[in-house]
Formats: sequence, structure tokens, C-alpha cells
Amino acid sequence: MPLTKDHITCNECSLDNICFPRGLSQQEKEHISFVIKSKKTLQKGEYIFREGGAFRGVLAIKSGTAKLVTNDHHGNEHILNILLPGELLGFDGLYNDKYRSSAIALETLSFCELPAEGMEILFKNVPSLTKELFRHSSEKMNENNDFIILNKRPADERLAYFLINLSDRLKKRGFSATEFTLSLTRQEIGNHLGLALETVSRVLKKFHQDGLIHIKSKHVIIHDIPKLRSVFDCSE
Amino acid sequence: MPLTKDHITCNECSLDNICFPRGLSQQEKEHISFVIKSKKTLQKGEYIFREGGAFRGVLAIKSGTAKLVTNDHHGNEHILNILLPGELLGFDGLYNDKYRSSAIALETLSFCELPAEGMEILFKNVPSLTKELFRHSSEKMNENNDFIILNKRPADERLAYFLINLSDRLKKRGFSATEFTLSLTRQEIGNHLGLALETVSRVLKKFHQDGLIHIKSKHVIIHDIPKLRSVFDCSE
DNA sequence: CGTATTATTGACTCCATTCAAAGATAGTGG
DNA sequence: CCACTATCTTTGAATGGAGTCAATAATACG
Repeated sequence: MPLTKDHITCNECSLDNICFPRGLSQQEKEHISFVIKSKKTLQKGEYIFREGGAFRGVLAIKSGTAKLVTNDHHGNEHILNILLPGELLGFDGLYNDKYRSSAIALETLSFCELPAEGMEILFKNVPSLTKELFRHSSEKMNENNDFIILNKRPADERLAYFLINLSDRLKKRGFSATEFTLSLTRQEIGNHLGLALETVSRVLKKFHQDGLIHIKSKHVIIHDIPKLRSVFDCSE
Repeated sequence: MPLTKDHITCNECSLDNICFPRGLSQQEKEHISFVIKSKKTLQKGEYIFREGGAFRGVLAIKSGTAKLVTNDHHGNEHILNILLPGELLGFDGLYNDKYRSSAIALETLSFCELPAEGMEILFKNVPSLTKELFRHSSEKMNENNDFIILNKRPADERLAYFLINLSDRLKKRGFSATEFTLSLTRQEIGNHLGLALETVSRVLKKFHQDGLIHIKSKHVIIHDIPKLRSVFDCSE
């Protein structure tokens, strides 16, 4: 199984400036490497954790992407977020030791785990990681607030933001900022952004016609990042 | 100045099971009382902290209510949340040591502070508070997710949820669950829920006519909590 | 008591949804 | 490899919920 990398430690990982060890010294990175476990690979559709399941720890995507999903009392699914390599998830489970959402692989995926027990150890011995975990948690919170504000905007702004945000995050991780594959269906994008799938289709087509992007099925090329950004950044 | 209560410690405070010391032992409560500072009283419209201001620490409302406000790049204000006694705020400032939102008193208000320096001390010496702070932070995150889901629902469900949620939180703090005063204008409620102020007015009137509530200006009486809850809980 | 802010109400408009049907794509087994 | 099926996407037309505009009424404030 060449895809599993159980032996790789944080300071050997290419995501070390984004993921758990962000902001830590070499020495601290070694400290946390004792506690953070690299887990096995999942296939598309498999769960990293399930809504309602016991809190095991905070996780980080190592490779691949995932969607964070929760259900409301009507039984409707809501895609809360898309997760890229180096991004953390599971903070929502700290409240009452149950995950409040499910994390599902959108393609072949590997992830690391900071186990619940390990957290207590680190709280005691590596205060700087505690601080850093709060920073990660706070970052998520700020992203959620941005998302709340975004959801008050019209459909074209939501989709422009969605694409630019994805582009920015991919770039930060060394992927192409202008060419990538959406792992979501129009249905799922609409679900995430609070739009009907038909609206997603129509707006993407408009962006395509206006020369901002090229989109064929799930393959996206962004032709004009500044112009696409301006759709939500300085609309009128 | 009889209104300031600088000498009151957490274990003397009536909010001790809701606020910072939630879940802590008597001994631990005494520990944190050395670090948590009671601050002076603010008048309506005054700021607890300002968006962009340096992170001073995590705060807790002691009495009164506040609104959490942020600005988008269009210059529009967004009311992210309403804060009641015992509720914590300021976690959003941990990301990059700047508050990402402003907290503004909606009426005469007093608050406590866990200063930034104090946090580091507590991380080292009271790991159980660290855990508890993560639980508070995680709770906020879950509330934000609920709010994101709510914002996809029609106007009447949003308002019903807004009122029931307020009622629940007030009850938990020993206030009346059925009779209270909104500290927000229709404009502000609409801003918070992503609705036009006219829509807020119309929906509240409908609730009034249907006998679910009595509303006169900002004074609210909820006549039928279960029925109001059912507006968003089992719609259709 | 008068002024400014806030709230109500009605009429009209529009953006996005819904419904519906056809077209494209991907995955599967013969 | 191709046909077949399921899933996903596109496109059009009609509907509707909430926004906007506008004018009046009520409330709060100095």
C-alpha cells in the first residue's frame, strides 16, 4: 500500500506550514509528531467521522478533499464546508464529545489525527500548540462568519466567491489557482451555497459566456481571476 | 459607583454554571478568579471591543446585552449575534490577535475579561479550563452552523427561531421565557436574519394575529411557545 | 411639545425557485 | 468496445417569496 504514509511525521510533511504545526518551532513540531497519528486512506464516499459519533479527536486532511455535512430536523442535508489538504476539522465535536457533522471523502483521501487523549497531554506540555489550536479554531469561526455574510448576497456573488475562495486555498497548497476539478455536483454546490442546482448551472454558464471561466462538466479553468473576484468584491 | 462589582469572583457570581467557570470544580473556580477581571459598566452604544482592535482577551457578559457586528467590504454592517449574560465573546480575535467584529452594548452592560496574558497562564496551570474554553468555542461554532442552516429557511421560520432561541436562552439565565423586551429595532432584527425590515414587521404582525405572540413596539409576550416552535421545527 | 427615529402598510418588481423535459456524462456489464 | 442505465446537467417557462419604493403612523427623545 504505497499510498499510506503512517511513518511520516509533521516536520517531514509538505503541509507543515498550513496544518497542525503551523507557527510552531522545529522542536515543537517534533513534540506534536509523537501525538499526531497518520491514519489510513479512505475511498470516495467513506466517512472520516459521523454526525453523532463519539469525539475521537481533531483531524487534518493530508491528501484529497472532503465535505462537511450536517442534517437538520427536516432530514435535509447541508454541506457546511469543503476541506482541502492541511485543513483541520472536528472542532465541533469538542462541545459535548459528539461530532455535530459528518466528514465524507469526495475522492481518495488520507488524513491525520490529534486524538482526544493527546490533546490533554499537549495542553499540559506544549502550551504553544494549545494557542495554535485556538488560532485554528478561531480561523474556522471567522470563515463561518464570512460565509454567513456571503449567504445574504445574490447568486452570482456567492458562486464567484466560492470559486475564488477555492482557487486561493488551492494556490496556498501548491495546486493550480486557475485550473482544477470540482469534486462536487451542481446539486452539492447549490446545497452548500443555499441555491437551487439550476441556479448554479445558469450562473456558471453566464461566467463562462462572459469569459471569466471555462467550465466543462466538473473541470474548471479560471480565465480572469481579478474580474471574477470583482463580482463579489466591488459590485457597484 | 455601586454598579461596578470589581470584587466579585466567579464563585460568587450567579452565572457560574453558564459562564467561564462552567464545568469547573470549586477549587478550579477559585483558580480562574485570580485571572478573570471584572470590568466597568458600559452605556448603550458603547463598545466592548472594536473590529480591527488589538486582541485583549476573551470576554463574558455579566449583565445587559450586546450585539456582535462586523462590516463587509461594501461597508454594510452585519449583526452576527446577540449576546446575553453569561455568554462569551472575542474568540474570533485569537486568529491574528485582532478582533474581527465589534461588540456593542444594547443597553447598560457590565462584563468580565479573561485577559490574553491570563490565558497563557491558565493553559499551563489549569488544563481543565483550557478544555472548557474549547468547549465554549466549539459551542459557538455549532451555533454558527445552526444559524447558517437557518438562513436558508423562509422568513417566518427565521423569526420564529429567533424568538424561541432568545426565549430559551433567557430562561436558562433565570429571566422570563415568555415576556421580554427586544433591544433591537426591526431594522436590526432584519439585518441579523438577512431580511428586510418590512418583512420582519409583516411576519411579527402575522404571529401576533395568529395568537402566537403579543408584540407592541419592542415588548414581546409569547403566548404559545410550542406552536411558535413548530413554525420552524416541523414546518409542513 | 416638536422633532427624529422607528414601525406599519400597500403596491409593484425581481431574483431565484420550482416544475418539466431534454441532453450529456459516467459507470457497468454483456 | 459498445450499449444501457443511472446520474448529472442544461434549458425554458411559470410561479412566488421577499425586496424595494413610498407614504403614513406610532414611538421615543430632548
